[in-house]
Amino acid sequence: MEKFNPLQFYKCLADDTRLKAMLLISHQEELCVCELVTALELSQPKVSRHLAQLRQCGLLSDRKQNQWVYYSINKALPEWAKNVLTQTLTANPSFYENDLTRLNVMGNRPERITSCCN
Amino acid sequence: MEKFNPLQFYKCLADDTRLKAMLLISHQEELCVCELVTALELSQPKVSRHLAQLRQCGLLSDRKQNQWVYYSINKALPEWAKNVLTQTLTANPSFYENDLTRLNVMGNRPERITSCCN
DNA sequence: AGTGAATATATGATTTTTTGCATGTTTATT
DNA sequence: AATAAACATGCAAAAAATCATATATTCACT
Repeated sequence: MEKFNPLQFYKCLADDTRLKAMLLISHQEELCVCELVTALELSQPKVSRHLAQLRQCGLLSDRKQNQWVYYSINKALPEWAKNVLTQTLTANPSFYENDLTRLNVMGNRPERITSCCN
Repeated sequence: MEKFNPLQFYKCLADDTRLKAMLLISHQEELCVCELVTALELSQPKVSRHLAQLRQCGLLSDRKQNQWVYYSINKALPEWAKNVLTQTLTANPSFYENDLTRLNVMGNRPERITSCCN
């Protein structure tokens, strides 16, 4: 990841899909694309594209397991940026509560098989 | 100010002019338009326009004194948003240092005549 | 090998945002 | 009352971001 710059960071958060995805992933540790598609009620290509952007900008990491790709907050994110996300998450539950509900109601969620040494 | 929503907040911060203006104003307590024009090296209409947007969205307040209009961080801003700004300000000094230098070097800055009961 | 699910990407169209320029308003100064 | 400085705004052009749709890739399973 090149130099992390605050403007790029905020541009990433300045879109409904991306902001909600970031908050949901923060809340849930990690989520795969199909879970986000369900939670956000959006098309798969749309979600995938925004996630790719968040990864390219260094906000998210991804890991592949079987047929799923799981996205999580990039651990290398600067502390200040992590704090910004945490503040936003805890102060605005109503912003993403509906998405969270759909996620919790979702059937057939892929099982995480976190190996001992992932 | 209607309901303050995080998406709108981040959209406001997702522009170079607006983000720098917010950080400079945070740093300096308050600044007038002509000071920001000098610091940012941008046209007056452009700066004025972005400041108006930040005020309309509830991020800034303005007060008029003589011929100058001073902008400052809106005191009614939610705590989490104030924290976001503070974190960004202290963690990214290099993002706005050049602008700050131009401001400090600027001659003929309007004098604040803060009355006892402003 | 063939099928289907999960994900990614390319492309062209559309929408949103930003900008430049001109002009208007207000206030101070001469 | 004329001029100048500081600021705001209307409008059209330009630039940027987003979107829907179609297609490609990868993996699991039969």
